[in-house]
Amino acid sequence: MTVPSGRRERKKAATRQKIADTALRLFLERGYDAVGIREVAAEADVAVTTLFSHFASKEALVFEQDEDFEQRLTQAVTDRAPHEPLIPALRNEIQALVRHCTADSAAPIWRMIDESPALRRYEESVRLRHAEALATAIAADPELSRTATASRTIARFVIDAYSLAREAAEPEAAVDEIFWMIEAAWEATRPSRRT
Amino acid sequence: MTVPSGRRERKKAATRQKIADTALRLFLERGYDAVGIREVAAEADVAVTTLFSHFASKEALVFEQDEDFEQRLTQAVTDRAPHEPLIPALRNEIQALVRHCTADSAAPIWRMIDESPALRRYEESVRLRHAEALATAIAADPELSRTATASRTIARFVIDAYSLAREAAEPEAAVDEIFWMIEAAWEATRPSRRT
DNA sequence: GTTCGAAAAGCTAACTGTTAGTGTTACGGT
DNA sequence: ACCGTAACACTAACAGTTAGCTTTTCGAAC
Repeated sequence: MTVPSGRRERKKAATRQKIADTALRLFLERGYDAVGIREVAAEADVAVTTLFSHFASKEALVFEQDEDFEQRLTQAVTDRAPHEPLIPALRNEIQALVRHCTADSAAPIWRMIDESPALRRYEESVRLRHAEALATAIAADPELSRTATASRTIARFVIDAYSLAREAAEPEAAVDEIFWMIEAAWEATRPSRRT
Repeated sequence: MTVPSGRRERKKAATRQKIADTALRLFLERGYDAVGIREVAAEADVAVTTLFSHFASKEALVFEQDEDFEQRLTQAVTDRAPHEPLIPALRNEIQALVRHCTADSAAPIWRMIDESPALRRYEESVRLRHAEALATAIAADPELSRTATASRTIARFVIDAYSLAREAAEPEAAVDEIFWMIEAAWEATRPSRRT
């Protein structure tokens, strides 16, 4: 393999970034639905087929960095200090992500997403992927020996918390309120429950 | 208005049903992706535009009766006997729905759905709608005075239960396990919590 | 029974996201 | 210097969806 590092990768990354930047700019200027793929490609000075070799769909142009999101979540589980409880760690991470998404600078993007059914639906499917990745991380932690169903369930609940809090009137308070519920649900799955 | 009851409504319903039946038959025979809209319309002997005046999208053809689902859920909340607790009522309803979906007769349909990313994503968005309807029903019940966030959260959790259980190895046991968690989360939102 | 408004269905022709097929260029490793 | 291949380009098409407009079919008021 010899690590293909070099000009090639840089150029590829630059092309990808240029496409994403151009797309986001056009979408924000004139609306997601009002801008076609052919137009984005022309403005970014690439062929339509090139655009689709970097992004699987038009919606994916908007959620360009969703993999960072996923990684931060799973790392919140795997990078915990020994014996550090799971739920508070996830709460802190979700709190940070919610703050990031509800910041003023991100407002136009989320308004655009909320206004387009296609983008909303795409985001839902992205969330499901994240929930599955999180479930895998939780199930893999030997300190927390829970059933597969319990792991998947808590992962869903945590992703729900993110989604619900983002739409709430007071996002940060909503995170706390929902995590209070999640904490209770998690405690109910303790394997050493007796009587 | 004088209630436009009569032949007109019957014919419209018949056309809709014929389209849905034809579509489902073709999809099951040859695969969802392998059958085009124009083909469904031709086989049902209607124009493509007529098809789209009855169904908003190709995917909607498969989830023809999702409104029944939504109604059963909200009725499980609104039609409870006085003082009947919420969560067990919802658990029974979800249990029934899961049994219905995992029955052998429904297996081919769900296999088709699982195999098509487009259908999976569409189902996710349908679930979100159901969760919102359920949240509204819960928030409207004067016996359960919870915050808007708590209502929405529990509604999401309940829909998650349905979705997770359907995919689990033992669906009915999974419903019970997840509802044990939901019960705990719900108890944590009691408004009269003291100390 | 005739007539009239409106709902339902139809047809044509497009537009838009997406992909297959096929070259062409520019790197990276040898 | 050479070769393999990854990145990009071009054309043309397919599939879902919609706009615009005409025709048919009821329902009801006259």
